[in-house]
Amino acid sequence: MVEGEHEDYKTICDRLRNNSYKLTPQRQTILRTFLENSARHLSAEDVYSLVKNEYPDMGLATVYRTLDLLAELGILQKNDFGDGRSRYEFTRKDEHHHHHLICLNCGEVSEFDDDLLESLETVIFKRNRFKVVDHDLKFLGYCQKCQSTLE
Amino acid sequence: MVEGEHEDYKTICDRLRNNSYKLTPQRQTILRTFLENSARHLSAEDVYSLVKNEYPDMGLATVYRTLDLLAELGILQKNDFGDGRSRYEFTRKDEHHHHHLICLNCGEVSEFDDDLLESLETVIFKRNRFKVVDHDLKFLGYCQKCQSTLE
DNA sequence: TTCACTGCAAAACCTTTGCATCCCC
DNA sequence: GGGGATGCAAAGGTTTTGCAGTGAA
Repeated sequence: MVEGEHEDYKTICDRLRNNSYKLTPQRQTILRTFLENSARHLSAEDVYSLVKNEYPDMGLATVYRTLDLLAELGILQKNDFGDGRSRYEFTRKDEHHHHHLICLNCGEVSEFDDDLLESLETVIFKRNRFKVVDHDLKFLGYCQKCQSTLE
Repeated sequence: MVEGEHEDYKTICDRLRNNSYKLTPQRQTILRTFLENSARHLSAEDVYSLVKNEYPDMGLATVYRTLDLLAELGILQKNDFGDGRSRYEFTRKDEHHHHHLICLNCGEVSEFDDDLLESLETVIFKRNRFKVVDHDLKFLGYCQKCQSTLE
């Protein structure tokens, strides 16, 4: 399981202020919600539901705009797991690529570390003259729990 | 570049009939359009536009339903390149996995062969107890043409 | 005070669905 | 003729946008 660290609350708040973004209570709440759920891959709607308790007046559009902003700043990473909505997670400080194991039965997303692909990118440039700047690897299958459920 | 063969028009038509699906002129037109554009990764809207010339009364819903059907039969493969719409291509007869090189500038999708990942799936099962049944690998970067445009 | 940010509602997109009609087999 | 397939329009789900009002700096 990946254990890379991400920026902490204070650092992120400073970064917002230093870029002349306002540190509104909505943004603070969303950020804290992410910190409290850093193990999960939350969708905008997930964040919205979680945040509603603490901040009932939060608008869904604000959640979308905040997630966009944090992704643009590189604080969050936007993922597409093929379930028709974007899911976000903290960007890790270390540069290790990690990939996603998506359970076809329950949809659970776990993670997997890998550096194997770095060498592949060199091969691709030689073979296809395609300059790789990022890759996106998903493994689809069945998590341990669902394997026993299904058989 | 991948050069795997796919089923031909006649074989596909037979397959439809044998599964008690009707070979309507709409389905024939869509199929032929795909054959004439087999190098490209077409979206439903792409197909709809292409088909409109030959069959002006075609409905967009029919395109979606036909693409769904062909994907269910394994004739087409549904891809998600992260541009907010599904894109389809013929399923290759050979079992070689091929992956997609997506240009961040012009959106062009080219292909890349690889068998390296098969061994990775074994590692994943040992490490994560996650039973991989499929994987999805995308490389993002700049195609040869755009590399010269950008610099 | 100012101007970025917010909430709300409406719109934008892609895709699916309901239904009356059509037409392949 | 029957039942799957079609076209149309409406609805669905996620995300974006317009706008008037709000509030952080």
